[in-house]
Amino acid sequence: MDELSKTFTPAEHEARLYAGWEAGGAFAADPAATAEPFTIMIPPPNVTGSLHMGHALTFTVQDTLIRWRRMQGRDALWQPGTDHAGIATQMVVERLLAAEGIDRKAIGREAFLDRVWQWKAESGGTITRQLRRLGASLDWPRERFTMDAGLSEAVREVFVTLYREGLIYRDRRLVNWDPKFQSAISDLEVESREVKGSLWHIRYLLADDPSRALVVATTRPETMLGDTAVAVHPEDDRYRELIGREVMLPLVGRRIPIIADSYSDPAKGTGAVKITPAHDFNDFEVGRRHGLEMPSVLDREGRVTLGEIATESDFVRALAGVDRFEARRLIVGELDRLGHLDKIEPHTHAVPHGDRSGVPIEPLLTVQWYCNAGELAKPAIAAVEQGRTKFVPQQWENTFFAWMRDIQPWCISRQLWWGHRIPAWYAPDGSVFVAHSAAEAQAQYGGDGVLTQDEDVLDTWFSSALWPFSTLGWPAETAEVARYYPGDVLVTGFDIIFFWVARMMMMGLHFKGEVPFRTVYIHGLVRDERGQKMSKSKGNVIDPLELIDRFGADALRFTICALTGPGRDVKLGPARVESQRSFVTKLWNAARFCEMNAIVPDPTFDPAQATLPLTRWILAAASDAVAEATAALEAYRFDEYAAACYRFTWNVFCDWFLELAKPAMDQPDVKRTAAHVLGIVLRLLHPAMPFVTEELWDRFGYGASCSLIHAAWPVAFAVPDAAAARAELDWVVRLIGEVRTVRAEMNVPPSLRAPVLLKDAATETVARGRRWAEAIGRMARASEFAPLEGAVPQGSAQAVLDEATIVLPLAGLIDLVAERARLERDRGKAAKEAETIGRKLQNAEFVARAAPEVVEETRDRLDSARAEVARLQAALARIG
RNA sequence: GGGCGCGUAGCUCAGCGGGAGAGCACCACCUUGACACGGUGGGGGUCACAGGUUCAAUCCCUGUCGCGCCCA
Repeated sequence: MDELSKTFTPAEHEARLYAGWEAGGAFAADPAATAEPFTIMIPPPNVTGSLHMGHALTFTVQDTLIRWRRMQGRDALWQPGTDHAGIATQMVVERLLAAEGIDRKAIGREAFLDRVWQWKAESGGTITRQLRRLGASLDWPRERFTMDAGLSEAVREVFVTLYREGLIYRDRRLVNWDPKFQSAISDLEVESREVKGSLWHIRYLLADDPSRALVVATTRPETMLGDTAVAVHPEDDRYRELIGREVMLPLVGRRIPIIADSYSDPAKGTGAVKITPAHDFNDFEVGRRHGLEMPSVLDREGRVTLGEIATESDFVRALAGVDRFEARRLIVGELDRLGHLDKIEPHTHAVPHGDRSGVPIEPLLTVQWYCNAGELAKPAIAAVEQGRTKFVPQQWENTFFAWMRDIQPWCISRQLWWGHRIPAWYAPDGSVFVAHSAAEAQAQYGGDGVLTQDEDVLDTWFSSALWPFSTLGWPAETAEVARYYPGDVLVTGFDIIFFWVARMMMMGLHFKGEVPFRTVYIHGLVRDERGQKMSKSKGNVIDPLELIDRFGADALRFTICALTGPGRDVKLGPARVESQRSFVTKLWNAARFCEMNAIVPDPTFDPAQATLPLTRWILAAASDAVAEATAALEAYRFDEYAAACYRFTWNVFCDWFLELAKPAMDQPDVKRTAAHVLGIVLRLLHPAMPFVTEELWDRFGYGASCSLIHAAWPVAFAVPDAAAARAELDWVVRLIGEVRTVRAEMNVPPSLRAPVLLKDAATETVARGRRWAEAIGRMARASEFAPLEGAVPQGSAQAVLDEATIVLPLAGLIDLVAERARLERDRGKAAKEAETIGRKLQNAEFVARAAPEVVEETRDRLDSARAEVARLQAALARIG
C-alpha cells in the first residue's frame, strides 16, 4: 500500500467510505438483535428543502450520538425520512406549472397531484443525498415519507379514532386565514411583524342625536362595514352615560349599540373601540359575550363582500370585490369627505402575518376541523412533570409547559390539495361520516345518495406528530413498533418545541400510552461568525456543502461539536472550520508517524502488560480521556467531548508521548502501546470525525474495511502502577518545560545546547532524570544532564523544580541583569502567592469553619510557596 | 408588559463557593528524525456594575445597566 500522503484529502475518501458503510449495511438496525435498542427519530426535513447550516448542526449532533451508541453495542436505529410540507410543496409545483402557463385549477386535483408526485420523484431526494455528504448514518432502507401509504393509513386511523372520541370536531369560528394561499393556518404558522401604520379616529354619530359623536380609534377602518357594536370600558366615566344607546354606522347606515366591555382599554386611542366580530379575534370574543351579529365583509381572497350586510349606500355597494387594502384607502377617503374622519395618528403595531406567505393574516369566520389539543395536552404535561420525558437543557421544559398549559384548539384542516385528504364524507343532506374509507363511510350512511369527500387536507404537522410510531408500521403491530418505541432521544431546535415536540408527545401518549422519547435535546441556532442570524436577505448564508468541499465533512462536524455547548447558539463560519481542520491534519500526521515506524495493531495487547513508565503513563492518560469523552457524550456535552479528544490527541499523545517515544519506537512495548492508543483515539473520534478515523482504521488494519463504525467503544481500564508512571512523566514534562522557558526568556538560540544540572535534588530525582537524559537532551536542548557537583558556576540561569533547582551554566551567553530580573519577578510572584495564602491561614474563622481538607490543602500550598520563595532567593544570592 | 437566557483575555467560549482557563488571534524564536493546516516560549483579564449572604463569591441572593430570544 502507498504511504500516507502529507495531509488528509477528504474528497478522495468520503464518498468511497460512505458507500462502503452503506453497501455493507453498517447503518442498519436489527430488530432481531438481542442488543438493547437505541432510537433516534429524525425530525423529518421538508421534502422541498436542501441542506442548510441548521441541518448540518442538528444532524451532526444526531449522527454523533447514533454512531457513539452503535459503537457501544446498542442496536441503533436512526430513522430517516422527509415530510410532505403541504403548503411549501404545493407552492413549488404551482410555480413550475405557472412557468408552463398552467393553473392547477384548470387541470384539476388528480392531475395536479400526479404532477406533485412526479416532482417528488425527480427532486424530492435532494436533502437525503446531501445528508450522505455530511456522513449521516441513517438507516436508509427504512426511509419513510409522510405521504406513504402506511403513514397515510396511520393518519386516517388517528383521525377516525379521535373523531369517535370527540377529540376531533368541526366548528365554525374565527381562523387565521392566509389570503395568499387561501387556506386556514394554525396559530403557530402566524408570526407578528411590526408594521408602521395609522390609527384612524372615526366619528360615529349617535343614532338619536346626530349632533353628538363617539370617536372610535382603529387600525383597520376597512372592516367597519362589519361593525356590530362600539365598546367602551364599563368604568370609563367619559362614556358611562352612552352605554346602551346606539350609533349610526357611517357609510353603511346601520344602527349598532354602544356596549360596555372591559376589553376596551381607556388608555388606548380614544377608549372607544369598534367591534367587528367576524374579522378580529378579540372582537369575536366580545361579540360572543354580547350576542352580537357576526357578518363577514371580506372574502377568502381578502376582498370586500356584501352578502351578509344590508346597505343603501352606492359607495358601499361599489366596494364589492375590492381588495382589502384598496378598500381601506377608499373608505378612509369617503369618511374624510363626509367629515367622519377626526384625525390620523401614525401608529406602529404588531400585525399577524403568514410565516410562509408573508402577507397579513385575515381572521375569517369559517367552518374548519379542530383537534381538542387542551385535552390531549394534559397527559403530555404530566409526563414531563414526572420526568418520563426530560428536556436537556432542562430550562426548555418551562417553554413547553407555558405553551401546553394555554394551548388553543388546533385547526387541522387546510384548503390545499397536497396532503392527507380528510377522511370525512358528506351525504346530500349534509350529514357527515368519518371513516377509514369511502366504502366504510357509505356503509355508515346506508342511504342511496352519493357521498362526497371533504375537499380539504390535514395540516402537515398532524402526520408529523405520528412520526415516532407511524414510521415503524403502526397501526400494524410490528416488531419495530414494539422494539423502537419509545425512542431514546429527540434532537431539535427550540423553535420546534411547539410544532413538533408537543404534538408528538400528545399523539404518542394518546395512541401508544407512552411518551415518544425519553429525552429531548434542544440545541441552539446556527449564526454567522458575527452572531447574525443567517438569512437570504442578509446574504450571510453559508452552504454546508461548500464547507465540506473546502475543508471536509470531518472538519465541519468536529467544529460543530466543539461549538455546541448547552443552550448556546453556534456561531460558525469558514474561518472556524478551517482552524479545526488543522486537528484533522494533526491526527493524520500522528498516524503517518506511526506508519513510518511500522506500527501495527495487536489485538492481543493488554495494557496490563505495559512495563515502562512511558507506556503506562500514556495508557493511563488514554483511559482518562475515554472516561471524559464518554461522560461528556452521556451529558450531551458535545463541546466537552470534542475538547477532551482534542486535548488528549494533540497535547498529550502528539506533544509528549510521540516526542518522548521517538528514540524508543523500536521497543515492542512502545510500539504496541502506540498502536493501542492510536486505536483508542480513532474510536473516540469516530462519532465526530467518521471519515478520517475510518480511513486510518482501515489502512492500519485495526479491522476489516469500513469496520470502525462497528468497533467497540473503548471503556476506561486499569494500568499497573499508573500513579508512579504519572508522577514520573509529570516531572519530566515539567522539567523540560522549565528549561525551555528559561532558555527562551534568556534568548538562548535553540541551536546552542547547554548542560542541565540539578542542585539539591533527591537521589530518586537524579535517578529519574538519568532515565530521561536522552529526552531532556533532545527536547530541552541539553548537552548533558547531571546532578550539580560543587558550586553553581558563574553566569548560570536557574529555575526551581520541586525540591531541586535547575541550573543552566550559560556563562557569557546570558545577560545577568536580565536573569536577575527574571528571578526577581518569579520570586515576587511566589512571595505574593505565599502572602495571600498566609493571610488566609491567619484568619481564625477560616481555620475553624472551613472544611479540614481545604485547610490542609491550603497549608500544603503555603509550604510549597514559601519553599519556592526560599529557593529563588538562594538562586538570586548565587548570581550576586 | 410577562417569561427565558447572556454579559469572564482582542474574538469565540468553558468554569459556577476555596489556586482565573481553553481554542483562535497576537508577539518572539525555530526548515529539531509525522505535521509550517507545524514546533517552542511569551504577553494579555478590578470575571458588566452596586449591594447582600458566607470564614471565603467569577460562582449563591437582590437590584441596576447593556444585549439576545420567546409570548402578549
